[in-house]
Amino acid sequence: MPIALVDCNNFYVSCERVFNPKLEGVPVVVLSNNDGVAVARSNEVKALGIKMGEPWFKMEKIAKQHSIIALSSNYTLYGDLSARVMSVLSTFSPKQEIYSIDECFLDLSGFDPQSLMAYGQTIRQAVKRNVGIPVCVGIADTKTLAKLANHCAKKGFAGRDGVCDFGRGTEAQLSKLFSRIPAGDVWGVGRKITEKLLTMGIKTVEDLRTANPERIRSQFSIVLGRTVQELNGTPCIELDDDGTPRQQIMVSRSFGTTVTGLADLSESVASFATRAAEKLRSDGSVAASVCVYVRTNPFKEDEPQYQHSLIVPLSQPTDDTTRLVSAALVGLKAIYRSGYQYKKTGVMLMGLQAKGTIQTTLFDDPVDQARSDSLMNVMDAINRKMGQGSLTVAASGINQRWAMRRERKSPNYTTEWDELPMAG
DNA sequence: ATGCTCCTGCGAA
DNA sequence: CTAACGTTCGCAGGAGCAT
Repeated sequence: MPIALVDCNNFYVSCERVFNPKLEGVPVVVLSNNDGVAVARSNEVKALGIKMGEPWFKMEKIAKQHSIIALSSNYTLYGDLSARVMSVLSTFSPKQEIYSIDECFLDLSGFDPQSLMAYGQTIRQAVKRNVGIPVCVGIADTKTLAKLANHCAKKGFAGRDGVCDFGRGTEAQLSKLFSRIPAGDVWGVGRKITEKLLTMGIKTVEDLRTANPERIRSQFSIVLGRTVQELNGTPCIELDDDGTPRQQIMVSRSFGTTVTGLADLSESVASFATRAAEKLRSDGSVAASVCVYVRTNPFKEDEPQYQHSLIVPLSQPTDDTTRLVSAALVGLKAIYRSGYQYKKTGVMLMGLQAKGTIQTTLFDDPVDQARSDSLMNVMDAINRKMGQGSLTVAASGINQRWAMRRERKSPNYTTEWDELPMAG
C-alpha cells in the first residue's frame, strides 16, 4: 500500500521565481508577516548557513554582503499557486490528502511497485510544466516513511532526481541509510523529543526504529510509539482525504508597531474577527464561542509584560460577522488594561459545528436569521469580486496604524490585474 | 472509577 | 535614521470538577 508524499521545493521562493526569472540562481529569502523572520530560503541562502526562523535583523549584514534578495511574504500569491499544484497532483491518485500549503499525500495502492519511480518522475514533470513549481516525491508504505523518503529525495541521499522510493531498497540498504539520518529529521520528532532521545542514546533514525516500543510509549507518548511503528512499516496514521472542516479558527497578527489605546486594539480585533468569520462561512460552519487574546512584546524583557485571553460564549452558534465582532470586542474590553505597549492581538472561533446541524432554540428568529444570511452572502460575494477587505465593518478602522510591515512585497500576479507589470 | 471541560505543551509547515 | 523575533492547526495529557 504505497503512499507518496509530494512536497514543493522552497515553496514560497519558488512561487516568487515563477513570476520573476531574475530570482533564478541567486540567493532569495522570503520573510514572515511583519518582515520578521525567514520562512523560506533558496538553496543559495541555505548554503550561506541562514536558518529557518532566523530574524531578518540578525541576518541583514550577511544578506547585504551576499546580495541576498529578501521579500515580504505574499500569501495571496502562494495560496493561489498552491491550489494549482494540488489540482494537478489530484489527477495522479483517487485519494489525496492536502497536508499543508506546499505538500500532499497521494495513495498509490494498486500501482505496479516496479513503476513507482517512473511515476514519481511523471508527477514532478507535470507540476513543473503546468505550474512552474519544482517538487520532490517520497514513496513508502507509511506516511512517516513517505515523509522520510521525501527528505532523502530532497537531500539527494537515495533515489535520483528528486524521487525516492523506499520500496526499491533492501532491508540492509535502508538500515544503512537510516543510520546516517538524525532522529530529529523524523516527522513528529521535534526539539524537545530529540533532546530527550539523545539522553537515552537514541541518535539516528535507525536507533529510533529499533528502539523498544514499550519504552518509547512509557517514556514519551503513544504518538511517538506510533511513529516508531510507522518507521517499521506498520501504518498507524490513516490517509485523511475527507476534508473534515476545522475545529477552531485562529486569526492573529503582530503589529508593525506597538499600540497602547483601546481604540487601536479594538480596530485590530474587529478586523481579525471579520476575517475569522469569513473563514468560518467558507467552511460552512458556525461558532459557539469567541476567544480574544492580547499580548505585549515578550522580547522586550525590560518593559512591563501583560497577556490575557478570554472566552466569550455566544447565546447561540452563529456565522454572522457583526455578532462575532461584537462578542470579540466585549471580551477585549474586559481584558484591556491601560499602560501597556501591546504588540499582538488575536481572535479564535471555537466550538465549531456544521451550520446545518445546529439546534434551533426558542430564541431563534427565522426572519433575523434569513436577513443575516443574505447580508453575509452579499459581503462575501463583494469581497470575492473586489478583493479581500473591500467591504468590512466600520469597527475595523481606516488608518490601521497597527498594520503589519510588508516593505518588500511582490505584486499579486495571479489575482490582481492592477498589479501586473505592463510592458512599455 | 468515569467522564466532562479547560488549559498547556508540543510539533508541523 | 531606529528598531526590529510568524501564523494556524491538531493532538495528548494533566488538572479540576461533577457524577
